Amino acid sequence: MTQVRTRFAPSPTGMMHLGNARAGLFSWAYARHHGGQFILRIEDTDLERSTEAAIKVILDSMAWLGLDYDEGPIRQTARLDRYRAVLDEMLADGRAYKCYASREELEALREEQRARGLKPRYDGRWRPENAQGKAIPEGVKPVIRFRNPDNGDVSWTDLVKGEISISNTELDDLVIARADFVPTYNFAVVVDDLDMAITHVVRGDDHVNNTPRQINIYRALKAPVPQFAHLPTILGPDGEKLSKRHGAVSVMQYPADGYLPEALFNYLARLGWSHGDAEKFPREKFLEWFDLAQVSRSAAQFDQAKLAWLNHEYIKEADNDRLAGLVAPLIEALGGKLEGAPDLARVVALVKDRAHTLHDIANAALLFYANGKADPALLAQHVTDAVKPALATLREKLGAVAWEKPAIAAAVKETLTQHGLKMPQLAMPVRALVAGQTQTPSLDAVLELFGRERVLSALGTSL
RNA sequence: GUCCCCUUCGUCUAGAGGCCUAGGACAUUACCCUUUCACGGUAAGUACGCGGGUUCGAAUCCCGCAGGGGACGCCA
Repeated sequence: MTQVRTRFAPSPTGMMHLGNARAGLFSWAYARHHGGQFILRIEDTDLERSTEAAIKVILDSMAWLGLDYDEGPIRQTARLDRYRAVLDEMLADGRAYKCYASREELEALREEQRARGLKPRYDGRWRPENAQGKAIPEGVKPVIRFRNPDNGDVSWTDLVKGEISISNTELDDLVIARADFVPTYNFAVVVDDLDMAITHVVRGDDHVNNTPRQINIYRALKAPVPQFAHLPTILGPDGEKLSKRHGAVSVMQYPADGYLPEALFNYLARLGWSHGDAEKFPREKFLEWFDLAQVSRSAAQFDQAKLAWLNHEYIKEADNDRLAGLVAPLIEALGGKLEGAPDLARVVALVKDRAHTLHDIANAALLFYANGKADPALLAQHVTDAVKPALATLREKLGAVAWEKPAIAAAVKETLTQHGLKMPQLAMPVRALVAGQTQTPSLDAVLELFGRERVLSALGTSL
């Protein structure tokens, strides 16, 4: 069997959302699983709507998710000469022809067909045999249409959906080049996939209906038809299709929201694909297991909560220095000051188990980097006259003890016994005094990280 | 409207005729742990869209219906 070659071919006309990313991920994974090649192609033939900014977002998103490509990015606009050459060949022998019907004329035709309950289709009025002797209208720049076969069926075995068959009578002569000679999607995609020797076209299932038209073009070009795999749609959290105004979020929003790339990668991989009961798996396992046959055939709804759970799982096992680097700017954005404060990697190690996003880590870590001044009401509530003697005892013990968690814990315990108190009775006021809040990780760990100097001085203010 | 595709717990899914009184995960609820908030642990509830077949036996095969999605552009 020849080398597997797949591609991801987004159009830079909007944002790169999860649906696009998932299509890229599966296409990439299929190539990698088979030791093949993966090509990135930018479908920018829609000159009106394509933007450089959108191309950058595509490249950034792929880099963040770790989807590497062997060739590209190849822009369709760089290949216009090639499309024109193919167009000329097809025009020369009647596989394609010029159509002078105006947009208004076509719109009227569609209206009329719809009114009669028919599927709107071009009626072939400028096919060579129908155009005999017909006057070419003044000032109309023609489009080029593909001469679709009139009879028979087009069928293929979709690697995800199975057998699909459509009658040629359902199809019409589609426009393959606009009046300005720029090819349309259905034509450019065929020429490209052909020239780039794509063996497996893995894409969203909104293209299922385009596939028979494309197969007809492959045949007209006497070219081998690749295998097709149509991935089910990803729906938003509300079950609606992802779209700009309906909850579609750019892939690059996820790093901004504090998600790790391995978490989104894993989530996307598992959405609409499964390998037995496997839920959490590294990319190596995914590449080893991935197969189109396990892709589900129905649309899948995005679930924020499950992504958050995976992110939590990956945060727990992530390297502390790496997390510290990611979280540092977030803490500063919250007004925290990193200089002269406890080492961030150690703080991260203490708080990351409870975090679902990097922002959760930043918020939990902030107490070590804020000014630590407690609300007077909070102090009044916890630092009562009844506990002050105990606080004094604790301060004295902590002044003498080795500054390590076990010794600090022992000092706390002794103080408790000595004053006949329960843990919360002492821990709460200490937290309020030292950290400025009563919700913190375990007391001994917090005190250790704050350092003796800060702890003694904070306890001193209460006496 | 016409054509194409899809349909298992709230969500993602396992399931390819008997292993299914339908399994896992997230979420939910309860309990446990506990030094607050969490984390963690244990447990529970919840699903084969509907109707007909085929078969000794159907979530699994066939037909119909309903619902959902997609396409019908000089967008991709």
